[in-house]
Amino acid sequence: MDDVAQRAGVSRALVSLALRGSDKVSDSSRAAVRRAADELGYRPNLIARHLASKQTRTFGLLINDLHNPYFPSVADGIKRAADAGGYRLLMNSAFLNDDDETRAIETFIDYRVDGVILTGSRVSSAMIEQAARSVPIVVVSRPMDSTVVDTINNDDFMGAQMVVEHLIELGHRHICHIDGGRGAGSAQRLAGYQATMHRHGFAPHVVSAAFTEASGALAAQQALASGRPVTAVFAGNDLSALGVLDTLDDSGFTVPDDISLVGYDNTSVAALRHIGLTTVDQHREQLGELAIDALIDRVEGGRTQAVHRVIAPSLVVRSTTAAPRATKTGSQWKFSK
Amino acid sequence: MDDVAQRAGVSRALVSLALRGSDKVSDSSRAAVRRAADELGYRPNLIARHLASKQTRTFGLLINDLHNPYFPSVADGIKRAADAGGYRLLMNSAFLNDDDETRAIETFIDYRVDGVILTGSRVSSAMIEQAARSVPIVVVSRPMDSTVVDTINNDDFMGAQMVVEHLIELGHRHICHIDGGRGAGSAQRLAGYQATMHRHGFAPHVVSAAFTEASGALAAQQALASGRPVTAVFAGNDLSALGVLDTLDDSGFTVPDDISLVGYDNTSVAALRHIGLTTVDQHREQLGELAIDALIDRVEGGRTQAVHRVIAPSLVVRSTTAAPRATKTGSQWKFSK
DNA sequence: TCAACTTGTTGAAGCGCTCTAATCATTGTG
DNA sequence: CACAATGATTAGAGCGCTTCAACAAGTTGA
Repeated sequence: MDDVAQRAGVSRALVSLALRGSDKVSDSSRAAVRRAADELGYRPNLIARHLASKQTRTFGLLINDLHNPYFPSVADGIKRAADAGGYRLLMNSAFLNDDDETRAIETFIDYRVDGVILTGSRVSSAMIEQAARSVPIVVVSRPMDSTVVDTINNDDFMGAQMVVEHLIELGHRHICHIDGGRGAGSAQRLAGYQATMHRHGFAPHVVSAAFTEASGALAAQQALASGRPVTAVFAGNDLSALGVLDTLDDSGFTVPDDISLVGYDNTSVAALRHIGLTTVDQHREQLGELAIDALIDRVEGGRTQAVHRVIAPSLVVRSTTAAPRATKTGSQWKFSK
Repeated sequence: MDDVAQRAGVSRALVSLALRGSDKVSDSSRAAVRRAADELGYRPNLIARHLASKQTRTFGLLINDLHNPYFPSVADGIKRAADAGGYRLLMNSAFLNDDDETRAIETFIDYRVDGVILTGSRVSSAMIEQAARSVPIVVVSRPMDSTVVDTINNDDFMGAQMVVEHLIELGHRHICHIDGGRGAGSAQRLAGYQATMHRHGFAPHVVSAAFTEASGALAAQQALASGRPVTAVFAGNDLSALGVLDTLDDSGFTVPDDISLVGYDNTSVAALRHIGLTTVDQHREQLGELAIDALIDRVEGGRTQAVHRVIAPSLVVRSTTAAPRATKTGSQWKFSK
């Protein structure tokens, strides 16, 4: 920096001002500084800059599981909004490990980022609230009833409701729900399913599982073995729906002719034409954008009260849902095979 | 830090030493410092530390496209090796945009990371070599003939060879290759395919495409429309194989009964049982580990000469490959629909 | 013409840490 | 018992930047 100042014939302070585009620098000195910097290939040291200015204009984005196709779209929205707001992004992954997640959050804090976005977080709320004392935090896709951290979620209750309404409209009444256990949003999805079934006077049929392919497959086996009639399955998320699909294949059921299938999340896998899963789109990019908005509102707008935003999802109908056989043929449904 | 020093009754310098685990600190003062730091909830400011120490023990990991299921496994390997070597990781994504990629690399440099790993990089070699003047860089899964940056790749030629040998062994001779265009490693895969076909005296049949589902689907249509017999398709990567699968479905062909299909990369989608794609595993975690090793070897071992490592891939046989109908029935193969 | 502003520029302090060299205790040696 | 050697501790400079108060030079208005 000294070299640049000398070459441009100005002071170090002016180099700093000129390079950051301050309006109290004359055009001539600005040009001189720019030229000198170019000639010397000078790039300001971000570390020193951040130390001196006490602000980084950087947000930390924590993606819990890189393998889960749910997150990239959220990240896209976050990236776009961060760009628009003039913030840099630093990412980290927790590699599905709670300790790693804690460490990643601490790293962000130690780097003094201006805000942190947690997506798919699994550590305890207490841990998150504790971290929120050092830096503004917004949690995406994990409902949390906190007064210190912001949350951005889709309306899982409504999404489940849309799924069930869709299936009922097609003529289904024996709709089985594969619950997502402690997966994010699964409690609300279950509640939405149950409420809608009740409202229509149908008996809920719930099998519990988790948000993975394997547990979906297992749950489907249980559902089939239960002896209860099933013409449609509403899986907790796309991954578990994929597992259900495997079991149905193996058991000789055709989708959607024998059994209809719906997932949740509208991941890229669901969209593959070979799969064509009917599912619920959470509008993940929008979730991401709202997360950045919330952060900027705290950092620049000075908001200190927590905000909890919930957006409406939408149903994406593909080729795994159709009217049940009973309706098509007019004959009585019969549990066979 | 001053507060901690005061509370522990020692100097600031000793706090620094104690917290970093220096062996020239007495057990008693170390304990005192630890306690004081705990009580005050003190966390060292990484920015200041890095500024003062001129080293960050952090590597930057650039993932070009978060949506591509290829990268997470590479990242897993990188993460594990970085942990083992005592290095922190900072990630960034280029969101498939060349400008973003350049900026992300610059961010890493400005943050003075000790090394950078580029996966799926798409910017020009010149740009990469230019950046390599500021920081050690290793490029994963992109063959580059450089004297300044290290590269880690799987042996695409060998992988393609294994695929073709597998298909020939099953009895195929009309094997069509969907080329990956300027996708990473595609040239070598094509070469491996052609060499192996020639060696066995079969005529190559190449249709060009890219590493996406859509272009794979289109290429498959062209292959079918060409009038040349096709009993097996070797797609440039898994994504394009998925596209081929769609086209085959649509055209009424059964996989693998009518046509066998092979991909490349062994992504998670290929492993889905509903898809069960035969493919080539690049051992991506190992690629990641080697990348970190290369970086550490430069940073700590002082190596300055570029290293180019190539590892052997392996074939993963699933349910999309089988003997061609002709072989099964003993009758002459006939192109039909 | 002179005080009162503007505008552009600068010197120096300071961000929170590390690191070198110097200092202070302690112990061992001839 | 002086002196070297060893171990533990500390003062203070410095990392590369920002920022703030101070200042010079030009402009304005009465």
